[in-house]
Amino acid sequence: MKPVVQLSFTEENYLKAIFSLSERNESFDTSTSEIADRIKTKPPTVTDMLRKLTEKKLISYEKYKRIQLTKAGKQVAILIVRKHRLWEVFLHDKLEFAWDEVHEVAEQLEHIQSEQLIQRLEKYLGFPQYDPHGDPIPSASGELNEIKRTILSEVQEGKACQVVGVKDSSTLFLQYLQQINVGIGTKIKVIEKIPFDGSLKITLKRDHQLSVSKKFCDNVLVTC
Amino acid sequence: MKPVVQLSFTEENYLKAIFSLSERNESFDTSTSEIADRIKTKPPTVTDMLRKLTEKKLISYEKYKRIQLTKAGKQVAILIVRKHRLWEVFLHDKLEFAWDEVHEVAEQLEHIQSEQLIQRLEKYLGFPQYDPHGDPIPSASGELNEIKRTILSEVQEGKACQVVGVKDSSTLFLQYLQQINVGIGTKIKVIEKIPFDGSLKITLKRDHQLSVSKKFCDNVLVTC
DNA sequence: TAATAATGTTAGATTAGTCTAAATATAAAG
DNA sequence: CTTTATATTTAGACTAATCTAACATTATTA
Repeated sequence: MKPVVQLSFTEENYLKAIFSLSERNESFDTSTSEIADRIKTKPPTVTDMLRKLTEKKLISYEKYKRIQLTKAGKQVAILIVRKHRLWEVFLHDKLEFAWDEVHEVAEQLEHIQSEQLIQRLEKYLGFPQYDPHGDPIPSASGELNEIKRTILSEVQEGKACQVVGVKDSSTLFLQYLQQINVGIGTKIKVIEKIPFDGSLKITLKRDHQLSVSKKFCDNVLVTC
Repeated sequence: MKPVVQLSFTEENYLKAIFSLSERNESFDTSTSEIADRIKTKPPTVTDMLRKLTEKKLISYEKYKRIQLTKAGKQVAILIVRKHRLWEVFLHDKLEFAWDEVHEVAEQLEHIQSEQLIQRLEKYLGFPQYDPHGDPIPSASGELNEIKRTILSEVQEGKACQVVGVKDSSTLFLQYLQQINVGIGTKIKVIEKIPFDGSLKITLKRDHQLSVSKKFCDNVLVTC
């Protein structure tokens, strides 16, 4: 199950980039320049690395063609995502970092090599299913337990849902959420949709009713 | 207060090695081959790095002479030690790693760059003064709060002391400690010293009396 | 104190990751 | 279906960290 070879930080970062870029389209592939943009490097550097990753059978790639992860490569990438998200939960829940402060540090922590560390961390955190942005945390075996998430704006009138994350993680937005007492796990029922401006009347915790803007609803991720 | 330049993992490791090696003698210096041994690298590699660290004014060094940290270099080294030991406390106290399992992972974690992370971690851990091996944790400003530690064998008859660490951190020894209920913070009173074999009669928690070997007493660090 | 041993440095090579400039292949547009 | 634009790769160079083999200096000891 564990990756056969020890990968460098750099290689891990490429795999993670390729993973998240390929998730964005139907064919699950990406290109040299997209990767270069993401990693903040130049295309020739990427080409070199692509050759190396092909050698290691972590991607499938032929020159001038688009790039896909192999099964092994995807496995590695998902495990990095797992580590990243678990660390984000730690930083947020335990060290009280704000939602928008966790990413940068998790970016470093995700490369720490120790099976045991991650297993124990996960246990310590109480086997969380989602990171502070509401993104799902893959299992130790690399399964990504994707759930169908939508934005609050798309929930039908009369339906109830539960907050699983946010799209915008600016301080302003997060502060507003805190103020109206909305966080991960909050149950929301959509009472009425106002077609004029797309705003919603919602209730929290069955009694408390309030009105929120379209912009708000576009940035709250929920599951029904 | 914070180091002006960003150092690589490798540079940090050299500074840490030079620090701990120079602490071992009166003149606070060390040599090329001692460093090579410690870092598990070859002397020529060390020579190159020494030149680089001299350039950056982190060590004072002339060729063929012995090596000392500058004030700046010592500051950096101590901050790495601080991070290392705080992480050790985290791994031991929170993630329930055994005393002898924490080192390797802390070795990686110590290089994570984030002032904030360390400050918050320290707070979260309750501002610990010592790591799981009883070594003192330097303050954020880099002060190493050294206390006078001795081995249990050197405590006088009739005197009481407190366990602050161990010299031997083998699993066998740690298991034995656990079995007789001795850990960091345990108060021990020396009742009698047997000159014949150097063994001690001691009491734990005033009532419970027991006898321990010289080997045991040589490996328990205490403060009086 | 001169010979020998131990320690340290130079020289030159290697690998990983990066770059710029030039060449080549694919895609887009007329 | 050519031409032009865009994307990608090759070539060649650079830095950091490492190595081995050869050379130089310092320390030891006979």
